[in-house]
Amino acid sequence: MEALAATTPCYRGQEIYRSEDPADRWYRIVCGMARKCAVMADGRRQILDFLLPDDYFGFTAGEVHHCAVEAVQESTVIASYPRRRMEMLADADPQVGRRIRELAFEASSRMQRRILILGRTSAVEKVSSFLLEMAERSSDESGEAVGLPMSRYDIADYLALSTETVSRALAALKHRAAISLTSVHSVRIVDRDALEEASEDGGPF
Amino acid sequence: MEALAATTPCYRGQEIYRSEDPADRWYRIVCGMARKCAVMADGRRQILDFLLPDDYFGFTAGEVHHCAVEAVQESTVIASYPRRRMEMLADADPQVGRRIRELAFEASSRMQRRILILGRTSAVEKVSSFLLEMAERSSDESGEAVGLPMSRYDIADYLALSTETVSRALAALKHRAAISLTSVHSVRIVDRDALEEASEDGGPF
DNA sequence: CGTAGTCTTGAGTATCCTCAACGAGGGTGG
DNA sequence: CCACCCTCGTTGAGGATACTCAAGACTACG
Repeated sequence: MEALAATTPCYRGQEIYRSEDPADRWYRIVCGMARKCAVMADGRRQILDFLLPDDYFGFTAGEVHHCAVEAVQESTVIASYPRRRMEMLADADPQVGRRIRELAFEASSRMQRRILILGRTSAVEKVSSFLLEMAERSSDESGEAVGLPMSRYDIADYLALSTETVSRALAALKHRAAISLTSVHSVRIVDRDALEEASEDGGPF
Repeated sequence: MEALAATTPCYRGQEIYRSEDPADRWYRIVCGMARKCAVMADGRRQILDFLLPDDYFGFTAGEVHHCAVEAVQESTVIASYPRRRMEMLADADPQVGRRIRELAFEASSRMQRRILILGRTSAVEKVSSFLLEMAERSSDESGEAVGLPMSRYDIADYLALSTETVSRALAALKHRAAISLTSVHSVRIVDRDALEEASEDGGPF
C-alpha cells in the first residue's frame, strides 16, 4: 500500500480537496491536523471531523467528495493513495481488502461517537466530551496536556455552538478546576473525573 | 451472500442486538424499521440512526457492538449474515469485498448527513431536515406522503430535542402550510420548497 | 512596535427545556 | 358494545440556557 503513496506538505488552511472534487484518491494524515467541513447554503460552516495522525479519509462510494478537507496546522503532512489502484490492490489481496473494510468501519464508528457528542444537550457537556475525545485520540499522555491547534471558531463549528459559548464553557471547566489552560491552544486535564462527570451530566455547579 | 442469510421477524420493540453483545453477525432490514440507540450513564437515550429497508447495519471493527438496535414497527423483518463466513467470502470474492466496502462507505456517509442535521441550530430546521431525509430515504413518492412509524419521543431522541419541541415544530410547519398531518404517524409534504427553505437547506449530499 | 485577527467577558434577547394539564387513540375486560 | 385505562401526543406558562451584539484583552506576525 505504502509503495503507492504520495506525501504532500500542506500550509495552514490549504485545501486538500473541495466539495464536488472527483474522489480519485484516498488520504491519511501523517502529521499535523486537518478538518473535514461542509458549507451550507446560508454560509454557515459545519465541521464534521478533525483528522489526526493516522486517520484515513476521503472514502466515498460515489465519484465525488461531498465535503472539503483543509489543513488546520502549518506543516501538516498528508499521504495520498490512488483510489483505482488501491481498489485493484484490495481486490487482489484479501489482507488489504480486509484492512480497507476495517478503516471504513472505524470511520463510521468515529462518526457515531460524534453524534453522541452532538446529542449532548448542554454546552459544558459538549466541550467536556470534546476535550476527552481529543485527549484520547491524540494520546500524548504527556501529563494530560492536550493540544488544540484549531481556533475557537473551529471548535464552535464542530460542536454546533458559538465561539463565545465555547469560551465560556472552557472558563467554567477551568473554574471547576477540571482543566487549566497552559496556553490558548493547549489544555491540561487537571481532574479527569471532574471532566468526565461534566461530560455526562454537565449540570451547572 | 444471500445464501447465508437468515431472516427473522421481529415484534415491536424487540432488541435485535444489545450494547456489548458480540458482533458476530451483519444485518439488513428487509421491511419495517429499526432504531440504533445508545443509552448514556444518566439514563438518557440517544438514537443514532433509523434503519430502513435495504439498510445494512451491525458493522464494526471490534468484537462487540457499542449500541443496541431495536425494531420500531411490528413485523419488521431482519436478514442476518454470519460475520466470519461473510469475511471469508469477501476475502475470496473481490466483488463481494468491494460491495462490503461500499456498504461501509455508505454507512459512513449516512452518519455524516446525520451530523449535518444535528448541527443545525433551530428546532424547525432539524425537524424539516429530518422530514426531508425520511422522505428521500423511504422514497415512496406516493404523493409525498411520508410514514413516521416511530414515536415523537424517538424523533426527539434522534434530533436531540424534547418531544414537546418536536410537536411544536411540526405544528409550526403545518401552520406555514409546508406539511399536513394525514395522521399522527403520516406526514404529507404540501410545499416542498417551503420545507427546504425551513431547513435552510444547501447541505451537500 | 503596531496592526489584524483571535479570544474573552458582559448585557440583553430569543429559543428551547421543564413542569403541568388536557385530549386522542388503542387495548382490555366487563 | 361500552367503559375504562394507559400510553402517546398536543398545548400552555415559566424559567434556564445559549445566541447576538458589543467592547476590551491578548496573540501572532509583519
